[in-house]
Amino acid sequence: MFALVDCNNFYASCERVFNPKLQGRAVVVLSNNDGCIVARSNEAKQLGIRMGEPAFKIKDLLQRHKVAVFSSNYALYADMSGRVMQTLRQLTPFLEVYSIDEAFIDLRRFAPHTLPDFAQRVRQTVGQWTGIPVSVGVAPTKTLAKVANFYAKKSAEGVCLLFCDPDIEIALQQLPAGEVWGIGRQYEKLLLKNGVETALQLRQLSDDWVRQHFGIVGLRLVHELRGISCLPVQLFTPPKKGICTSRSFGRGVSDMAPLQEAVANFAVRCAEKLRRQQSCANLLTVFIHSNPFKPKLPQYSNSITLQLPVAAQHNAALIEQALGGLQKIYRTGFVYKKAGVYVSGIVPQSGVQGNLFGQQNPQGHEQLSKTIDALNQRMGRDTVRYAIQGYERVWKLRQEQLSPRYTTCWNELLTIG
DNA sequence: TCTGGGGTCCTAGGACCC
DNA sequence: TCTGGGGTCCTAGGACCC
Repeated sequence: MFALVDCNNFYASCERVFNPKLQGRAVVVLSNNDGCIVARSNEAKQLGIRMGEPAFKIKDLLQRHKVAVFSSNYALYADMSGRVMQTLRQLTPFLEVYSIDEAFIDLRRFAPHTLPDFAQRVRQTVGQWTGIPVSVGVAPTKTLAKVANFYAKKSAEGVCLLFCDPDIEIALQQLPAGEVWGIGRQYEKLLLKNGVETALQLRQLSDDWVRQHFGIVGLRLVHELRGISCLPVQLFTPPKKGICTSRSFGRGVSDMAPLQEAVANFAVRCAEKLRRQQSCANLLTVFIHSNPFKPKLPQYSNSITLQLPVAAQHNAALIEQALGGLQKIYRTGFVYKKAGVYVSGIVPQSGVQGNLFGQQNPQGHEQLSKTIDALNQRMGRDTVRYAIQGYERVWKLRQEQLSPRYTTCWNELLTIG
């Protein structure tokens, strides 16, 4: 058996923990740049606010219903996620942190009759220790645990257990096929075209048909719906194979200087992420593009991928490549809206190959990066930075409704008085 | 005025090997 | 007249997830 623990309306719930007046009110959280709706409290969902809706299109609705609107506060959400996962880890070591707000638990070592109590205990403990409401779904496969969670969210207890077939069959019969984990828009369309509307009908399709249209991934999914477990819980997170840092800018940027500043900062973020997972990258891609939502302006979009002389993880090497790439793709006469840096060809830092001519990463860079990381960890991000990272930040995000970083910043602690 | 960011896996096709 | 069989690696594109 598997459990899926899923935080309810996670970002909106994080905002509520430190602002109890928001209980019972409609709350939404916006994407970067205050662009789209990315989280909604139940009250907001009832107002018909859709996921991914651009905020400016529903400005009137938000005002009319006095919806509490927040810019996304990832410092807060990441920390709260960590607290939820820590809490779960104290209840069981068999945990897979699947996303910022979800975790699977491998329940094989649990006696079946203890599972209802355990599921309730998970929910109550996380709620009490972190203030975040969670739903728990329990079933014989990960995919079915997702289904159980779907029903847990709708139930008063916040828990749903699907042990065996009469129950599972009823659950699948009432579930639209498009709600199944792994069925996205395209697959849903294809299913509907073939008269498959419910998860139960999906489960009854022949292996051959599924294999032909949805590939091996789809076949696994259908087997999982039948109760045959194909997806194990991953207790260890493997290192990432590609790492990207990109942002839309708060306003359009035409000049080279602010673009260089932005790209240098993105390169440093990528380097930090590489070091955190003890990896080095062989390839670096830089991309820039103008604003496709303004078709009347001249459009330009380009990217370039460069091979590093030696796989690296230190700031200087990545900045150098990123700026070199930017130099090659930059054109004057366009208003840029977004840029990013992507590193790939990732290898463990312990296994970096020198090149044939003995050129290695210069000694000292490794120590320098460690020292910079340690200082910035203590003193705050970018306290020590390369000059090119700058202080102007004309490209910075728009975040007009940002809540305090209650849990990660001394100056922003919650005060009561 | 105003439209996010970061990932995974699979597949098909081409270039190449013996 | 006649032109095999069995592989690997890489890449781009497309699906999916949160």
